[in-house]
Amino acid sequence: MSANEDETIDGGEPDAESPYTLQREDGDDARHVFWADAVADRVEDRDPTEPIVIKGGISPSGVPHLGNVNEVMRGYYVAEVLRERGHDVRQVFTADDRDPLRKLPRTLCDLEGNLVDLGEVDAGALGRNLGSPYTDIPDPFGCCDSYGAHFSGIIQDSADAMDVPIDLVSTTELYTDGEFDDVTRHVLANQERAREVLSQYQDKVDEDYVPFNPICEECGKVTETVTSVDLESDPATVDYRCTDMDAGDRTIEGCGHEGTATIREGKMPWRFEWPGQWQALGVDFEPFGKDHAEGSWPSGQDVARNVLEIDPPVPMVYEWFTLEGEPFSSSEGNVILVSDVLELLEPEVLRYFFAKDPSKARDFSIERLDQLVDEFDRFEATYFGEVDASEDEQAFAERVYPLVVEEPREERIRLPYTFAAVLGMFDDPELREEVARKEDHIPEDAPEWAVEGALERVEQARNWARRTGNEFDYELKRSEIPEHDFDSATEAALEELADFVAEGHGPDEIQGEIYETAKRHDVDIGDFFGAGYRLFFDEQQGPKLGPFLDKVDREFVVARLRRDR
RNA sequence: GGGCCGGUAGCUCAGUUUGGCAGAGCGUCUGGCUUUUAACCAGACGGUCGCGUGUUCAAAUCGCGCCCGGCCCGCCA
Repeated sequence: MSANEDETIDGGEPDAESPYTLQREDGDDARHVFWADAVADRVEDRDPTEPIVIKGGISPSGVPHLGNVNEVMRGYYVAEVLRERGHDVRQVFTADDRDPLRKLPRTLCDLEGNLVDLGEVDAGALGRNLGSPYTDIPDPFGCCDSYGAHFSGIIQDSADAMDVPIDLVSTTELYTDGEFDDVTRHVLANQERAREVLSQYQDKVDEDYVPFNPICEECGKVTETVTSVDLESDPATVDYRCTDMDAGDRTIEGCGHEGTATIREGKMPWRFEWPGQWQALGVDFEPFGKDHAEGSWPSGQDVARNVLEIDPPVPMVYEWFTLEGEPFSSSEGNVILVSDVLELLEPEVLRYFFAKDPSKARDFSIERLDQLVDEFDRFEATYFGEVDASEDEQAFAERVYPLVVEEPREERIRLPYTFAAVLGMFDDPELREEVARKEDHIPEDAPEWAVEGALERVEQARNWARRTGNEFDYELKRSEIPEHDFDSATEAALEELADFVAEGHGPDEIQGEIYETAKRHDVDIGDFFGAGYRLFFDEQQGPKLGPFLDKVDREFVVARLRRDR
C-alpha cells in the first residue's frame, strides 16, 4: 500500500487501496519471477500473527467449475511460498452456505461430477426453497445433509484431488456456533457507522437499513425487514417481519410472519459478511475474481477499516478464464469440473496451469489440451536442464516447478501427450509399454515406478482423444470392414502385402514392404498408406503402419488386407 | 456514460515494474532419417507487439488520446 501514500482515512471518502496487487509492486521490493512471491512479500509486510491465514471461498450455489478452483489454487501457492519461508500457514476456504438460493439452477451435478438437468431432480422441492439458506435446503440428490453440503463436498473433493490441504469452513456454522457473534454484534452496535460507510457504495442503504438478515422461523427464508435490535440479550436478537425479497428479475415472497431471531439465526449482507470473515478468521490474504475488484473490495476494505477497525487482508484480483473461448456456464453446458479434467491429465499439469500469472485472462481448451500438457512437459524438462530455454523460462521453472509437483524426480518419464493418445488404441498395457519402448520414449533402465507413471498418461490421453473425437482417436475397426473402393493395382498390392505379413516378419520389415509393394504395383505410396488406414481405422491417416500391423494379431491383419473380413 | 483489467506470430503463451536487436513451443513449409503418414533431426516461412501520438540516442515496455473484449458502477454473491 506504500505506492499510494495519500489514502484518506477520514471516513468520508472510500480508501483507495488497489486490489491489483500484482500490478503494484514497489520499486524497493525484490523482483520476482513468481507472482506468489510478490504476494508473500506483501503478506509479510503486515507482520501477521501465526498462523498466517489465507482464505478463499464461494457460494455453493451449484456446479463448482474449474474457474472456482482459482479460489483454492491461487491461495495455495501463496501459502506454500510462506511455508517455505518458515511460516505456519492455514488455508481456509469458506463455503458461503448461508446465502439464500435466489434462482433455480438449470444444471446440477452429482458427487461424481456428472451433470444433471434440473428436471431430473425434484425441482418442485427446490422451488419451494427459494430464499432459504443453502444449508437449510435438502440435497436434491439425497446424498448429503443439505444442498450446501452437497456442493461444498465437491469443492473439498476437488481440493483433495489436487492435493491442496484446505480447512473447509461453513459460514452457516460460523453463525450457529457463535463464532460470528462478536462481529455481528459489533456491526449492529455500530449500525449508523455501517450505514454511513456502505451508503457510499450502495444507493439502497437508507435510514431503515439494518445490516442483518434474519431467517424467518415460519417459512425459513432469509428476510430483510428488521424492525428493532436488542443488543442486551445474549446472543443479541432482532425483531423482524418476513417481507418480499428481490432476487434478480423476480421477487421471492415473504410470508408476513413477525418474529424474533438471534444473531445466530440469520446472516449479515455480503458486504459485511465478507469483512466479518476476515475478522473472525484473521485473514491475511485473499484472492478474488475480477468481478469483486470494483464492487465488493472497495466497500469491503472500507468496512474493515472504518466499521470493524481491522486491516483488510492483502487482496489479489485474478482474471477469469474461459472454456473453449466462452464463459463458464453450467446452464449452457460450457462447464468442466476438476474431476473431469483429472481424467484427461495429471494433477500437476492442472496445478501448473494455476501457477501462471493470475492477472492474464486465459482460455482453458480441452480441444487443444495437448498444448497445455506439452507446455508443462517443457516446463518440467527446463527445470531438469534438459531443453534449451530462455533465461525467463529457466528462472520460472527453477522457482515454480518444486511447488507444482509433489516431489521433483528426474527419472520421471512423460510420454508426449499425442503419442500417448495414439498408444491408447492398444488395450493391452504390455503392448503399450512395448511400443513406447520401441519408439524410444522409455529408456532401457527406467525404474518401474517411472514406467507406470508414464503409462498412466496413456489412459488419460486416450480419454482426451475420445472425448474430443480428434485425429488421435484411432479406433481399430475390428468387427466390420470399413467401406472402401480401391483400384485393381491397389488390390493386388494389398494381396501381396497380406502374403508378406502372413509369412511372419518384424515391424520394420513390414514397414519397408509397404513401400516396396506399392512401388512394384505402381501405386502412389501415400495412397497405399491411405488404403491401409482406411481398412483398419476408416481414416485417412494413422499411426506408423508397420509396427502397428506387427502388433495386431496376424490372422486378423492378413484377413483384413485381403478384405475377407 | 464513468472506473478497472486485458489485447504480442495461424494457435498457446513468455517478455512490460527497472526502455536496449521481436522471443519460445506447437502448427505450416522444405530437406534429412539408403523408402512422405503417431516419432526424431536440420532449416525456412511466419509480427503494424490493438491503433495513433508524445518523450527519448533508443518504446512491446513510459505519457496522452482512441479502438476492441471482459468486469464493475442496481440488487445479490
